[in-house]
Parts: sequence; C-alpha cells; structure tokens
Amino acid sequence: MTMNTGSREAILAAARRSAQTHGYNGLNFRDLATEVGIKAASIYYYFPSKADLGAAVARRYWEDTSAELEAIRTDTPDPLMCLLRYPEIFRRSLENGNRLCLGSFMSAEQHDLPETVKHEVQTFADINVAWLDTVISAINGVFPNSTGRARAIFAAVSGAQLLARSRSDITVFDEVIENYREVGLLK
Amino acid sequence: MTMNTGSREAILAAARRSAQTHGYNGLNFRDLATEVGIKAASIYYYFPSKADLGAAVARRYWEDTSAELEAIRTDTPDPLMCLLRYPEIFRRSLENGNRLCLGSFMSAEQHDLPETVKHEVQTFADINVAWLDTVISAINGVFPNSTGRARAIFAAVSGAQLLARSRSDITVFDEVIENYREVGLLK
DNA sequence: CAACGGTTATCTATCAGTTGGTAGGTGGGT
DNA sequence: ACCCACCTACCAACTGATAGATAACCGTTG
Repeated sequence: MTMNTGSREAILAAARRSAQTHGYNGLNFRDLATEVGIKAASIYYYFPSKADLGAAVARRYWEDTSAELEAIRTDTPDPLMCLLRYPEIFRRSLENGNRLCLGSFMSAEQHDLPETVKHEVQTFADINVAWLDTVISAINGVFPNSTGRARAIFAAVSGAQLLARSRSDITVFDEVIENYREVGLLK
Repeated sequence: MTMNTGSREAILAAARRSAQTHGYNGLNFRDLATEVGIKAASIYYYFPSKADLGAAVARRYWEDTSAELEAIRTDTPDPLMCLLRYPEIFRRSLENGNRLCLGSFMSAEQHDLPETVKHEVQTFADINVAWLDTVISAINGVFPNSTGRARAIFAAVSGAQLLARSRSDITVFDEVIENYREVGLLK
C-alpha cells in the first residue's frame, strides 16, 4: 500500500504539463504514459480514473501555487513589492513551454469537468484571490471591497497570460502587466 | 452549387454555441448534427472537414464581433462611452448560457488548433485591439504605445469573463469591470 | 542458506464507446 | 432527367477502462 512515489510524482508532473498545454480534455493516458516511460494501464495503479488524476493534478497545482505565494511573502517584506512580483507566477508558465495556467485552462473547460476537478479549480482561484486580498490590504490598509479589487487583479493577470500565450510572445505579457502597473491596478 | 443557406447558417450558429461551451476539441459532429436536426454526415456537404468548420465558425465570430463594435461606435458618439460599453460584448456571452468568448477558448486550445483556425482566432484578437486602440486614441488623443494599452484592456476584460464564468456568476464580471473603471484602466 | 509466499509495481491483451471521415444511395424540386 | 440536399451504413483511429499475467523484491521459515 506504499506505492512508488517516484512514479506517482512523475505521472503528476507529466499530467500537469500536458494539461497546461492541451487541457483536461486533451489529456490522455497513452501519451501521458509514453511521456513518463510506462504503459497506460500502469497509471490506473496510482489513479483509479481520469477524474481522480485530474483532481489530483489540480489539487497539487494550487498547493504548489500556494507555496510559491507564501515564498514571495517570506522573501519580500514590502507588500507592494509582493504584489508587483505576483505576475511572476504566471510568467513562469509562459517561460516553461508557453504553457497556460492550469486554473485558466480548466476554467474554460469547466462545463466538461468532473465535479471533483471543478472543486480544485475553484480552490485555485480562491487561494489566489485570498493572497491578493491580504497583500493589497497590507499595502493600503483594510478598505471596502478589497476582495473585489483582488478578483480584478487576478482576472487581469490571467487574461494577460492568455493573450501573451496566444501570440506566443512573452513580451506581450510584460507589456500588459506594465500597463496594469502604470494605470494603478497593481497597488 | 447553391447550398441551402438555412442549414449552413444553422450549423454555423450551433457550432459556435457548442465551441463557446466545450471548445474546438469538445465540438463533435454527432451532437452538432442532433442540435441542428440533421445527420452528422450532412455537415460534410457544407464543410469538408472539422478544421474547415472550425475556421468558418471562428471567422464568422470575429466578423460578428467586428459588426457589434462598429455598431457601438455608430450608436455612441462619445468615445469614452464607447469604451465603457466595450465589456457589453463579453457580458452578452455570459448572459447567453454562461458561454466563453470563442477567442478565449480557442486561444487556450491553440496548441491543438489547425493552422487555419488559429489564424482566425488571431484575427479576432487583432480586431478587438485595433478597435480599442482607435477608441482610446479618440479619448486621450494619439499617445505613445496606445496599442499596448489597448491590449491590456482586451486582456483584462477577457480575464474578467473567464473568472466570472468559472464562478457562473455574472455579478463577478460586473464587479471586476467596475474595478477596472475605478482604477482608470477604462479611459 | 535456500526455498517459499506474499506484496508491489508493472505489463499484455482486450473491450466498448466515441470520433472524424467516406462511399454510395434516395427523394423531391425544376 | 438531373442535381441539390440529405440520408444510411460503415470504417479506422483513438479513448478510458478492465482482467489477468508477470517479474522483482523481501521478510519468514525449514
């Protein structure tokens, strides 16, 4: 009942990469297995169904993101600097094979997502908004409807990534983020 | 060689609705045919392949959007009011069955899109950015890198729609857009 | 020490359902 | 008689999923 964590982790990592490129719908067991270097049926030893794999990938995704966000807060005492570093997380996906945020891709697919997967995707958005809410409240002091502002920042940065990816041009991302900053959205 | 425009238009309309809900990947001939009230094979009478159908849908989509944008400019002389009305277009998709902008969905799927479809998706983004560029230049006078600002607005509004759709809550869209306005992104 | 038995991790083989796509027929309007 | 619009019937490829074999490992036992 221990399970080889090496294989399990390798499957999770490859599935994440694939889902960030092709979505949940485009994720398939044969290509995934080939990528990992095993056979398709072996995946079922670790994940009883595609829905379970998808949910595990999405859960791990927001857990990793949450850790990255905490790391920013730890490394960067100034909350304004934290906020300005927020787009880094989305930029990294573009750097790493022009990939989309898993949360964005699965949000688009939400109508065809198993309930368990949808729930993890929701949580991804929630932890982003909560972090942003905390940070902008630290910058400006607690103010009315800071959550609305946090959602606006999250939506805007997600959109920037989507546009930059469609152009396969990371400078578009930087340019859009810079415009957000100039306009005062990131403060 | 005339072709029944009724059927062709019905296929295009149903395919658009399906693609805005399930994406290009989730679009399939059998469900599409059922929706239209014909048989799957009949679609091939109008569109020789899925790629051709997808390209036709995407093309029609940006043509329709372009017409809507022109209508705003015609109905609304004040360019600032035009800009404030821009989100209406994205809001409409949410009102209409919580659907996503076809450009956004296909942008996400871009890695699995036939070249012809990708090209039309690109054009959709281009006409949006061009319209926004014209409008904000009319508001503020021609200014440096207005295209960058136009891209920022397009990205932000797209992101707002994606987030609101994932929540199935149109008030999230309105709230985010209002934040963009307050912050001065929509000016 | 060597043989044994069970657990772990993986495989081969196969299935049923779905998909895009094709061949060729049919019926109604002109 | 023709041809437009649509049909039935089918195929090959791909999908998620299952059943059952197998090989490596590992502590226990004769």
